[in-house]
Amino acid sequence: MDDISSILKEKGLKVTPQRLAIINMLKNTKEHPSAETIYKTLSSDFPTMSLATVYKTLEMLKNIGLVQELNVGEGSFRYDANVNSHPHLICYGCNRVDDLDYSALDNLIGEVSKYTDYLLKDQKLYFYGYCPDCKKKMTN
Amino acid sequence: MDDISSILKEKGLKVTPQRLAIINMLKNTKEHPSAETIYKTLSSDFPTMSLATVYKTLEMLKNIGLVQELNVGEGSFRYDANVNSHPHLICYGCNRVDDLDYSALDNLIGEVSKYTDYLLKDQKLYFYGYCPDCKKKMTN
DNA sequence: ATAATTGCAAACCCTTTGCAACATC
DNA sequence: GATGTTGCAAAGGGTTTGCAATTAT
Repeated sequence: MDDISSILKEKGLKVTPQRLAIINMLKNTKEHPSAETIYKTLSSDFPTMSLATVYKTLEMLKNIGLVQELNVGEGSFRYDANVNSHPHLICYGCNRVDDLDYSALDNLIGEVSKYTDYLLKDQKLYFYGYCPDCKKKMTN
Repeated sequence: MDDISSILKEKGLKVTPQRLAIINMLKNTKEHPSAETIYKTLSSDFPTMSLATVYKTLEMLKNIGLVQELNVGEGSFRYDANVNSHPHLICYGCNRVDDLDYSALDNLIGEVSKYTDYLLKDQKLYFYGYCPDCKKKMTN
């Protein structure tokens, strides 16, 4: 029994093939997929799975802290199995979303707390521009 | 003729009472209202104005750079007449959105660019937690 | 056997669009 | 008078919900 199965069982949640597939897909990608993308990607293995199941599963994964939701400014959310606070890069050209490896920004809350009376709990940092591929295309 | 009227005319856009009301409301609030909130607030002065007009006006204001759109993770967007990149504080308790005055974060792009091959153009920084009011309520 | 989950369809909410009437220039 | 804008209603897109059938425990 792997990690995920035990976590689900501990919480009294059932371990279904659909759930495992969704979690595993998120753990094995760096693409920060939307619900739609997850749905389409898994359709070949789970032809009868519905989008509603994807949404319900993502909601559950959020609630138990296994997934975080990103609002990059599109119409839809994106999902990340890396639940640590880490900054994201978003490409205006192709809508790609990448992680930014720059740990100095991973925990600004302490610093920012000096400048506000809010009790801070979380942060989301988004940097927008053009990814290396789209940058190249622009100079052509 | 004030600033806004001249800007609109320069761009070949018509100056209507609805547009002026929306822009002025945004300029005179720190509340980062949603389209719905703008619509409801202005309903007393413009009883026949439709939500569609609010959305069309906000779209136009975005396009000419007079307003920025915030995606704080709710179902709807919020709007800010301060178009400078500045960090925002969002309250989990009451969904309030405040500006964070901490100019050290206003321009992280230069620093962040050292750690990525993206050509960066913009940033959006969101800090989540509990506002002073909601903080008080929690300790009761 | 019990209780949770799936999958379908319908509902929901926010936002956008088409178009005739209207206001601005 | 020409053109852009408004306001209405309908459509659109993403997400959520209700519920009977199914599956995990």
